[in-house]
Amino acid sequence: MDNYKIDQVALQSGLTKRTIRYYEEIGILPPPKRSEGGTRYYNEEHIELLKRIKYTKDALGLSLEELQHFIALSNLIESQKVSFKQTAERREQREKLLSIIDTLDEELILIEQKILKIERVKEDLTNLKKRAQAVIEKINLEEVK
Amino acid sequence: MDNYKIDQVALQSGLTKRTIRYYEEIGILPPPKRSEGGTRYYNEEHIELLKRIKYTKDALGLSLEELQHFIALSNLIESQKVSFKQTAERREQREKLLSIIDTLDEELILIEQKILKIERVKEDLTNLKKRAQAVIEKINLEEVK
DNA sequence: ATGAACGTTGACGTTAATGTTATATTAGTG
DNA sequence: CACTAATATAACATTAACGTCAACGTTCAT
Repeated sequence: MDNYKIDQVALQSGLTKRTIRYYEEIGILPPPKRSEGGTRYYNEEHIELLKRIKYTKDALGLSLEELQHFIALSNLIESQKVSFKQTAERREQREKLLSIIDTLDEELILIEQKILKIERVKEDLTNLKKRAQAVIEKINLEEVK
Repeated sequence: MDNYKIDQVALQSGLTKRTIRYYEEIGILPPPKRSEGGTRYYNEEHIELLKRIKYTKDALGLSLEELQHFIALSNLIESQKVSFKQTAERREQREKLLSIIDTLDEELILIEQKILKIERVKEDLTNLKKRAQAVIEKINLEEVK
């Protein structure tokens, strides 16, 4: 029936209950339905979103505030999926989508840059390794003498 | 003469004076020489290290504590560069270097994983973009009708 | 030798992102 | 229905990584 209580959600998303409520509080997780008594009931989408939040945050090292932007985009697109009949609305909708794409492009660029940075760090470490190996070589040569 | 005061170092490294002292305090920046009166005098290496710290931290999104490991390695290697004459010491040194290389390998693996994660996020965004474009297509088709 | 500019320590402040604890309700089971 | 386990809210605590400010000492160019 797609009704998960917070403990289940915590288990499946890998976040703590505190964190899940906090994410709702700061507005990055949409408030789930509540029972009569106030117990939160989540659905699959909540869980998926939480996983994505965690994953993206971890991968990019973003603050939750920065994450908002990332997360908001997919919702925006979903909300634009409904089709309208009137020409004016179609224009407006297309404009909106184009600006979403612009934003996406900017974020893709940011990600590219991040990858480049990481690869540079990787190179640094690789060089360190080479240096260490060189020193070992030197030691081995001395050994033979 | 290679003697930089903290203001210079801040300028060149892009960190604040507070941050530089803080890094010394928590042990990720080696204490520089001091003047009679207590003023810190840094050298090129300090500056290079600070730049690396900043860069690596930014690229990998590590906490300063996690960074310690990363940063410590290059110093370790430098300190092993001196060559010793005695066989026993050579063995010991080689062991140390080999273990350093092991650590480096582990960190390289971590970096690889990080890159993979980021690429997955990138894919997600790319898919979002495709979806947005698909919606636009649909709108355009309706237009023609 | 002096004053402006810079440096030092120390302490308290701040912000994000939770952890923890207490107290009160609620949900589900025998 | 009674009980136990889970949930809710609220409030205070914590940690990292600095920022800021005060009070005081140091440098150095004039």
